[in-house]
Amino acid sequence: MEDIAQSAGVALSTVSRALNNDTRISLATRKRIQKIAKEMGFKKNILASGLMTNRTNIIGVVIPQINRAFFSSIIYSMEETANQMGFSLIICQSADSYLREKEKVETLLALNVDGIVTSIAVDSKDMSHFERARELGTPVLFFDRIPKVAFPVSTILIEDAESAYQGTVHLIKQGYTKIAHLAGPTELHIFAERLEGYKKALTEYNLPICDEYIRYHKIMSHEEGRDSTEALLHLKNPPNAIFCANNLMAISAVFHAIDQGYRVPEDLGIIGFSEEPSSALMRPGISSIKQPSIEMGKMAIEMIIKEITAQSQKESFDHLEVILPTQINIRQSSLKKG
Amino acid sequence: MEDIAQSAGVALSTVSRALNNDTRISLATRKRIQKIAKEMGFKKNILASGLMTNRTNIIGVVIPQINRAFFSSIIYSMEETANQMGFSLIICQSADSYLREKEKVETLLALNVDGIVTSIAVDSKDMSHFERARELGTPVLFFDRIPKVAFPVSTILIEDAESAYQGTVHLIKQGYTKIAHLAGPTELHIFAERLEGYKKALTEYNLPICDEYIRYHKIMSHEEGRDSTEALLHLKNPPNAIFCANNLMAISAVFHAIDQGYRVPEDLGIIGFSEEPSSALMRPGISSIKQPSIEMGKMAIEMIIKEITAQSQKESFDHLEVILPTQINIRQSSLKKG
DNA sequence: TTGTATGCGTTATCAA
DNA sequence: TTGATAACGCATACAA
Repeated sequence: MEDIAQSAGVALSTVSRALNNDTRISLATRKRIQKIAKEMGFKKNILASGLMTNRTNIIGVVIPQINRAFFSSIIYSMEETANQMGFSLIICQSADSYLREKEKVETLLALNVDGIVTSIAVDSKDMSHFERARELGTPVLFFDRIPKVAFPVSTILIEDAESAYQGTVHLIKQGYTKIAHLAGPTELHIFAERLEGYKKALTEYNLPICDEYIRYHKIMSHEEGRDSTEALLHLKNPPNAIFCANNLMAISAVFHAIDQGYRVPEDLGIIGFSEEPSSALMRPGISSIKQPSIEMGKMAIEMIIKEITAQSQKESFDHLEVILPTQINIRQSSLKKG
Repeated sequence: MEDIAQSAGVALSTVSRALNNDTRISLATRKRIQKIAKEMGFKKNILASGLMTNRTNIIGVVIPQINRAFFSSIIYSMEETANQMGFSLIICQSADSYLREKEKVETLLALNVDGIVTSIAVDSKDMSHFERARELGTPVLFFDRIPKVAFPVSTILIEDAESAYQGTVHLIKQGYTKIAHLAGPTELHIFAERLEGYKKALTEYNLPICDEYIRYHKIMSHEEGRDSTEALLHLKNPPNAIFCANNLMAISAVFHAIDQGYRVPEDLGIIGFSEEPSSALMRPGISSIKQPSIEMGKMAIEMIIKEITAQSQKESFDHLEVILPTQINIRQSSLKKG
C-alpha cells in the first residue's frame, strides 16, 4: 500500500480509503488510486484488515462428515452462496465427536470467523462452545441437527416428523400392513422426530406399534442397514415394508432383500429419507423423502450473513426458526400397487 | 494477553513466549502462564499472530465441485488429515470456470493461506494465478486434474492410462468385442490419458478403434451418460460393451440399457472409472476402477504441509510427482462369463 | 531467563 | 478532501 501511496503521491491513509471506496475521497483520486493498485497487482491483506475491522469474510462450517450425499450437497450450496456474497468457507468435520466439535469451534473463533454454521454431533453433550461464540459476538446458526434444548440462535430444519408421517402413510396406502422402521440415533432431534412421525401414522391408521419392528442405528451405514434388514426378515412375523431414516440404509435394505430372494416392492416395500444422486437411476428406483439441501445451504449462508451484517452495524437482529418443506419422491421400491 | 501478563506479573513478551513454548522461558513460569491462560479462557488471535509469522495454518483447497463422490471423499480425507496436523481448510469451488478459479486463488492469497491444493477447472486457460502464488512464496500442489504443461510443483495422480487400459482389457477378456468409450473432456490430462489407455488396449488386442464408439462429454452428468448410451445403442452396429470415464455415466448407461430391454452384462458389459458409495450395493453391481481418494487426500495434505514447513524454515524442498495405484473392482455389470 | 521496543499491513481517529 | 499517527494483537530483535 505504501508503494501505491508513493506512486500516486498521496498518503497511506488516502490509499486505504480509496481502495475501500470511501466517499470522502474525491472520485477522481479514488479511481486513480484504484487503477494504480490494479496495475501493481495489489491485493489487500485480509488478516491485517481483519485485525482492525473484526471482519474476515470467513464463515466457519462444522458438520459431522463431509462425504455423505446430504452434507456434501449442503456444502456445495453453501459455498456457491458464500462465493456470490464475497465470503469464504472454512469447513470442519466433527466426526460426530463432541470433543472434536468443541475444538473446531475454538479454532474457528481463534481465526476470527465472522459466523459459525453447524449441524451438531450425535454425542454433543452441551452447547458451551457455541455459547462462548455468542459471548464473543460471533453469530451461530444451526441447521438440520439442532440442539434439543432451546438456544437463542437461528435454526433451519425440515419437516421431519411430518415427512416421516407422510412417508409411512404412503406405505400404508400402498397396502403394506406390517411396517418396520430403521431409525437413527434418537439423541438427535431430527431422528426422534422421524420416529414420532412414523408412530403417529401407524396409530392413526390403527396399526400396532411393534417394538421389534423398530431398530436403532448410530452410524446408519450400509452395514448397519443390511444387518437390520437381515434381522427383520428373520423375525417370526417379518414386516412387509420398511421406512428408513436415511437413504443409505434404504439402498442396503432394498438390495439385501433382493439378494435374499424377496421381491421389491411386491414382498417388501421400502422408502428412505434423504436421497443419493443415484437413487433415481438404479432399478428399482428408491423411493425417498427428498430434503431440500440446496435451499437449506443457501438459506443458512444468507441468514448468517444477514446476522453478521446486522451485528457489525450494531443493528438488532431477530433470530428465525425456519422449517423447510420436503418432497416425497415415490419410485418403484414402494409401489406395490404399481 | 496483557491481562495474563498482569495476572502473572510478567511482561507481555514473556507471555507470548510461554504460550509458544519457547524454551528460553523457564519451565516453571511457562507452566504457570499456560495455566493462567487456560483459566482465563485465552485463545490467541491467529490473524494477529499470522501477521508476524506469515503462517495461518490454513490451507486453501480449490476443486471444481464438492458434491461429487470423488471430490467429497477427497475433501473428507483432507480435512481429517489437516485436523490431525493442526491445520484448517478453506474450500472453494471453481465450478469448472477459469475465471472463478482465478478469483478464488486471489482470495486465498489475500487470506494468507499457507498453501494451496487444487484440481484445476476444465477450461483453465493458463496457470498465471498459480504462478503468482509461487511468486508470493505460497506452495501449490496439484492433484488429479493437473495442468498439461509442466509446472514446478508437486503433483499427485493416479495411473489413469494404465487403469483405463486394464479396464478395457478386462472387457476384452470377458469376450466383448465391440467396446465403446464414454470419454471426458480431453482438454484435461486425466481424460486424455484414459482415452489413450482405452485405445492402447484395443490396438493391442487387434480390435479396431472406431470413431463412432468414442463419445466426448463435458459435464459427465447422468443426462449426458444416458443420451450417449442411447445414441450408441441406436448405431447400425452397436457396441456390446462400454468403458466409461466416470462412474455416474456408467450407472446411467447400465440402467438406461436395462430400461431399453438389454441385459447387463449379457448384452452389454459396462465398467466405470471411479466409484459411488452405492456402486457395490445396487444390482447389478457396477464394475469400476476405484481411485484411492482417501490416500490421495491424505497424501496431498501431508505433502503440502511438508513443503510449508520446509519453506518457513527456509529449507530446500524437492517437488514430488506421485502416482498412486488404482484398484479394479469387478462386479456383475461386466461379468459376461460370470 | 526476562523485559523493552518495534514491526507486521491495515483501518480509525483526529487534525489540517 | 486529505494527511499524520495511533491502534489492532501478537512475535521478535535486542538489551538487560
